[in-house]
Amino acid sequence: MSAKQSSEEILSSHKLKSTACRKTVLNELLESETAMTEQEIKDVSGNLFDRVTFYRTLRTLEAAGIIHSIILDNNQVKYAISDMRQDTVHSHFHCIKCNEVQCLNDDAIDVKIALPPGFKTQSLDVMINGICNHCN
Amino acid sequence: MSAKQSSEEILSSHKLKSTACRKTVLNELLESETAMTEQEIKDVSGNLFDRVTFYRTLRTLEAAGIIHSIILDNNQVKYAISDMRQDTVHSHFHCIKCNEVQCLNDDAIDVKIALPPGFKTQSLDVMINGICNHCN
DNA sequence: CTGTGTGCAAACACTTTGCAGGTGT
DNA sequence: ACACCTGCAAAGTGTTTGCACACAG
Repeated sequence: MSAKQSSEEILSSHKLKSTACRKTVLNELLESETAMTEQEIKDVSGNLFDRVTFYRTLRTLEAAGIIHSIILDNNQVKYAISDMRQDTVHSHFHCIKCNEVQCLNDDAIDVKIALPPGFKTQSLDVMINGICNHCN
Repeated sequence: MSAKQSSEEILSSHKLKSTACRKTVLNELLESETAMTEQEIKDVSGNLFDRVTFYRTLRTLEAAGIIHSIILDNNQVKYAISDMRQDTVHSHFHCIKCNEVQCLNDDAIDVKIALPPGFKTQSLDVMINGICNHCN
């Protein structure tokens, strides 16, 4: 796994065509430290594409496992690059002040579950709400 | 805390009027073992009320802290009675087979977080996806 | 009686679908 | 050249708002 893959490399490795919209979305998400809403992606990239194209692009990238969506309490949907070493634990930090969302390293989270008998865990999503380092 | 509060008691204790719709929604959620969608509540209660009334009722009950909403991956929204001893950890089990959601006792979950410096945790949501005891 | 809840209609926001034309490989 | 991506229009779905009437306290 290279230090930083370009959007073209990522797309071709998933057998997806390198189109303007896909490259734009991917580049913005690759550069961003935090998860972004559709609007945020549009804002920084200049509103070049149709809303429908955005939806289709996001769905395509998500279906390919390149990005993943994060749904917040306020029903906002944010997108972030998926970590290649997909673990069964997905954890995100949501700052209730600036509303930014960051993907957390799974090493930082240690969850012990004592489920009643008969229950089987397959995956785990953890959302931590609080104040981030910038807002603190 | 009594063993089982009636919907009327709950409503009056929150200074809310006891109306047919509110009582119906509350009763269904009180009786249910699992979280319910708007449709599920309607199905068992006979579709007596307008959709708008449902939305307003659910918002009112949620604002009062009597119920809480749970958003699933598939964007479905489910509602469940809020536990009175509100902890900072909310954990739910989502069965990917039957799609039912159950609120978990916080004692069952033990989360240790090692956040980077500057981050402050306020609340924690844990969603466990897997197979429930009925589907196993 | 008074304030608030309800039902209906309509507006609004988000997402998906169909189709004609353009683009990447 | 061909498949598939894109843009536009329109439909579908979920949620909110405005207003007149009904109901709980």
